[in-house]
Amino acid sequence: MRMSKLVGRRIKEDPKDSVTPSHKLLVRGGYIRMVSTGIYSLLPMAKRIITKIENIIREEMNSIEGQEVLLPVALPAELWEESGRYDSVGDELLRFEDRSGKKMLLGMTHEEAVVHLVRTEVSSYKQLPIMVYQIQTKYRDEARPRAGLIRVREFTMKDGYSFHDSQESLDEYYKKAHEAYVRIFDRIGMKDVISIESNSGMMGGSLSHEFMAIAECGEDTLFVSPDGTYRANREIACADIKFTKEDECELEKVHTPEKKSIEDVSEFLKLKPENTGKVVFYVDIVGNLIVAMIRGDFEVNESKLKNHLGLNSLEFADDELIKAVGAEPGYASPMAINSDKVKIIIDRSVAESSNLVVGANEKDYHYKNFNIGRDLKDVSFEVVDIATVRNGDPCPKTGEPLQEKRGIEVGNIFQLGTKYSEAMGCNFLNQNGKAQPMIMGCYGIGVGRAMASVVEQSHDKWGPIWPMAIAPYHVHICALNPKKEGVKDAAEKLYLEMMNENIEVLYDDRGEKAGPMFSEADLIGIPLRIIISPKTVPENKVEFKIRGEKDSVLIEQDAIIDKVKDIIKGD
RNA sequence: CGGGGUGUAGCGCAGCUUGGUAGCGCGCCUGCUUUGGGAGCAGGAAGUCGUAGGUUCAAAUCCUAUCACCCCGACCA
Repeated sequence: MRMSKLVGRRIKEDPKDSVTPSHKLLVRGGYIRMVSTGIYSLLPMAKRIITKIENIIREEMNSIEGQEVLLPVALPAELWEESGRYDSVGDELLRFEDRSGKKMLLGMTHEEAVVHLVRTEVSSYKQLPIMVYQIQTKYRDEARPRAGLIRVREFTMKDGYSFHDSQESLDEYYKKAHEAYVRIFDRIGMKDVISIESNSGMMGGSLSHEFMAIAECGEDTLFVSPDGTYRANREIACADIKFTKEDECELEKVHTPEKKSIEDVSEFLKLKPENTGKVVFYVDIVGNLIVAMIRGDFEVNESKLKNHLGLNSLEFADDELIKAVGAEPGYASPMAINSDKVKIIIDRSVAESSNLVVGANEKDYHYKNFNIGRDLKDVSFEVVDIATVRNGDPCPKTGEPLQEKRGIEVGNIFQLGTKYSEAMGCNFLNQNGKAQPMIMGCYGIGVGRAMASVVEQSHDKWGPIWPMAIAPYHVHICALNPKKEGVKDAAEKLYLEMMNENIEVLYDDRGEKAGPMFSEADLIGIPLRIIISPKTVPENKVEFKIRGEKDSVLIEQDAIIDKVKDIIKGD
C-alpha cells in the first residue's frame, strides 16, 4: 500500500477528552474515527488488524469443531419474549418497531437466535455435541461508552454456543474452549491476559470464566494470588481472613453525639475501624428490606450479596424505610430490629469478631462490646461472606496476600445449562426416545476490544507496537529524500519485490522530511521498518529497524527480503 | 439516572466578562528554497460561531429553550 493513497491521516494532537493510550493512539494513528457516542468507523489499517484477529479466532474455533454461521442482527421481539429476556433486560437492549408496528430488537447477544436455529436443525443425541459460532456486529445501548474501543455501543463479537446431551459433555467441551481461548490470545500477541472465575450475571448458568487483559484502564477489578493459582473477579472474590475471638465484655451504651460514620465513631472512641460493625440497608425491586452487617474496616460487596439472595438489583434504602423497622440511620444495629419484616445478613467478619462498637438504634448513642452470639439471640439472621476483598487480604487457596489488578474483559466463557433450551423448547431425543433440554455453553470474544487491549499492553509514547501476527502490515518502507539519485527507484523496486513475495508492506512514497516520516511511522506502529535514503543507496544497502528497538542496522539490499521473511515466519 | 464540563474552519483552541469587520496554531492547496526525528519564505481555499426562539439599530458575545458530546459515579451478557 502506498501511503500517499492510504485513507486515514495521522493526527499530531491527542483527541479532545481522550484518556487511555489505546483511544489516543488508535485515533491519532488513523485507525478509528468516532461517528457518534460509542460508535466508531474502522479505517483501512484497523480493518486489516480486525480481519487478522478474526481469522485467528476462526482457526481456533474451527479446531474445536466450531461451525461458523451468521445469525441476524435485527430480531423479532417474540424470540426474546420466549426466553423472558425481552422484559428482564434493561435499556441496553435497543427495541424498535418495524413499519407494521411489529416489535423488533437489535441483537446484543444471540442465545435466542441460536436456539431458534438449533431446535429445528438438531433433534437427536447422535448429533450432539455441536458448537456453532459467528463473528458479527452486536448492538448494546450502553449507558456510558468510554475509552475509545474499550466500551462501545456497536462492536464486532465472536460468539459461540455449544449444545450437549450431558453435563459431562459440557464440562469436557468447556475445558477445550478454555484452551482454545488461551491459544487465541497468545497468537494475537496479547502479553498479559489471564482467565478468572467470574460472576454469571444476567446470562444465568453456573460456571463462568472471564479472560482479562491486564491494563491500567481496565474496568474490572480482580484479585490474583502471587503464584497465580487463585484468580477471581472482585464481584465474587473471597479472602481467607483469620478472625480472633476475645473474652466477651459487658454491653455498654455510650454517648456518641453526631458521630455517624465509622471514621467518626472510631476516632471519637479511640478505637480502630475493625473494632466496629456497620450496617447497610438495601431494598430489593419489590420493596423488601435487607439489612447487611459487616465489620467497620470492610465494604459490603453488593454482587456477592445479590448472588446470595438471588436478586438482580439492590438499592440503598432511604431513611423512612430504615426507621419503619425500628432502626436509626447512622446509629443502626440489627439488635431490636423486627426480623420478621427484614432479612438480616451478617458477614463472617462480624460473626467471628468480638466486642464491636455498633449503633444503639437511638440517635447519638452506640453500644460497645457487641457480640453476635449473646446480643443477637432473639433475631433470625444468616452468616454469609459478603465482604469485598481488599488488596493484600489472604488468598483462600494459598494464604498469600492477594494482589489487586485491573483488567479489560476481552473474552468470556459460560456454562449456561438449560436456561434457554428449557424456556424455548430446544430439546433432543435421548437413547430412550425421550425429549430432554439441551445443555448449553456460550463463548464470547470482543474483537475490537481485543485490538484496543493489545495497544494498551504494547505501546510506547510514540505509538502502538503491533505484534507481527495482527500488524496491519509487516513492513514499512520509508523512502527518504526520494528526489535524490536512485532513492525512488530503489524504494519502488523493493516495494514491488516484497509484494511479489506476499510480504505485506506499507510504502511511504510521499517524500516527507525525515522528522514527520519517522514520527508517523512510529504512530502507525508497523513492526519492521526499512529506510531507503541517499546515504545507503550508493552502497546497495538499506537501514532496517524493528519497532520498539532503539537502533537500526545496515543490510545489503539483496539480503533484506530473506531477512524480513525469516522474521515474519519466526514471530 | 445523579454530579461536573464543553460545543467557534478538518484537528486543537482564543474571542464572550464590557454586544459593533470571526481570529490563532496545526493540517490542506500553489510556487520557490530545504531534506536523518514534526523546516523557511510568499501566496491561497476553508467557519450560517451546536440548534431554535427572544432582546437590540446591531448577537459568537445578553436571555430562554433544546440538542449533542466529554469526564466522574450508578448501571453493564
